[in-house]
Amino acid sequence: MEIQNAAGTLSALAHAGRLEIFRLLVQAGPQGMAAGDVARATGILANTLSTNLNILAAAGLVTSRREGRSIIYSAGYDAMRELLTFLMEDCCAGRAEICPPLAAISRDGGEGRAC
Amino acid sequence: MEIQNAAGTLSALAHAGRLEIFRLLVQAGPQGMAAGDVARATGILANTLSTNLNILAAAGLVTSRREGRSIIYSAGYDAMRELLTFLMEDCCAGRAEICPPLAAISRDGGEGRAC
DNA sequence: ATGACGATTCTATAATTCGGGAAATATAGA
DNA sequence: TCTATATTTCCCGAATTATAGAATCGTCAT
Repeated sequence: MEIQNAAGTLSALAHAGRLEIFRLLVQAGPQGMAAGDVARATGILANTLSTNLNILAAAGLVTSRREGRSIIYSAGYDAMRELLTFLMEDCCAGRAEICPPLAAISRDGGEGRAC
Repeated sequence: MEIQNAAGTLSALAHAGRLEIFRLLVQAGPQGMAAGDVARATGILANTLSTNLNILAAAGLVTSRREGRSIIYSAGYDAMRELLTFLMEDCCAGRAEICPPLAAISRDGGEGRAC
């Protein structure tokens, strides 16, 4: 992954509204959620939501499919995995044993029970 | 971690220059690097670098200590771990078997078990 | 004390991003 | 077709962020 690409992906997530949307979709899982449901769940205005969903989609962080009148959005796990990998690449000069982030995540999944 | 906090941390990383700086420090490991060495390694202007190091420091992504005339910066692994944990919280609706992001990270991290 | 060096802060300008009103587009049902 | 619903696109003022020149601060050596 290129650094510009990674910065763009991070930029897409670096916004409280978009981060809320993204996490909602991550939690919704692969089946996704209709844009309108996201709007209702978050209280975000329809046009603002649409703009932000597009920004997330451009970064590959969400994907969409139409279902009747609704457009269903779901989290783009591949882009997420690439981003996390990029951030931790060559971490701690390749010595994983001194790498607190990876150790903590691997050990207990974090305080929120990530998995 | 609060969502505003996480968005702020992501925002600090969502900039090609700062991301380059951060990764350089991640790779340098806990011993860190002097600001001047970072400037030389990246070609970033001293004042711009200083501003961006301050932004990263405000997010907890780097820490600093003075050593003679130099100021040594190192990656803030705790903030990084918290951010990664937050991003993956409740990932994939609790179904680890469909959680590529964490599996990939755990694999690269060596002995950590997948999810 | 003076000069050199490493780094930061101040300041101004340029560029980007945000939010939401209004209008447009797409689909489904009557 | 007409109408209602779902979503997107266009636009623009306001707010934020980025960059770099100049000045300043802190430390070390002479």
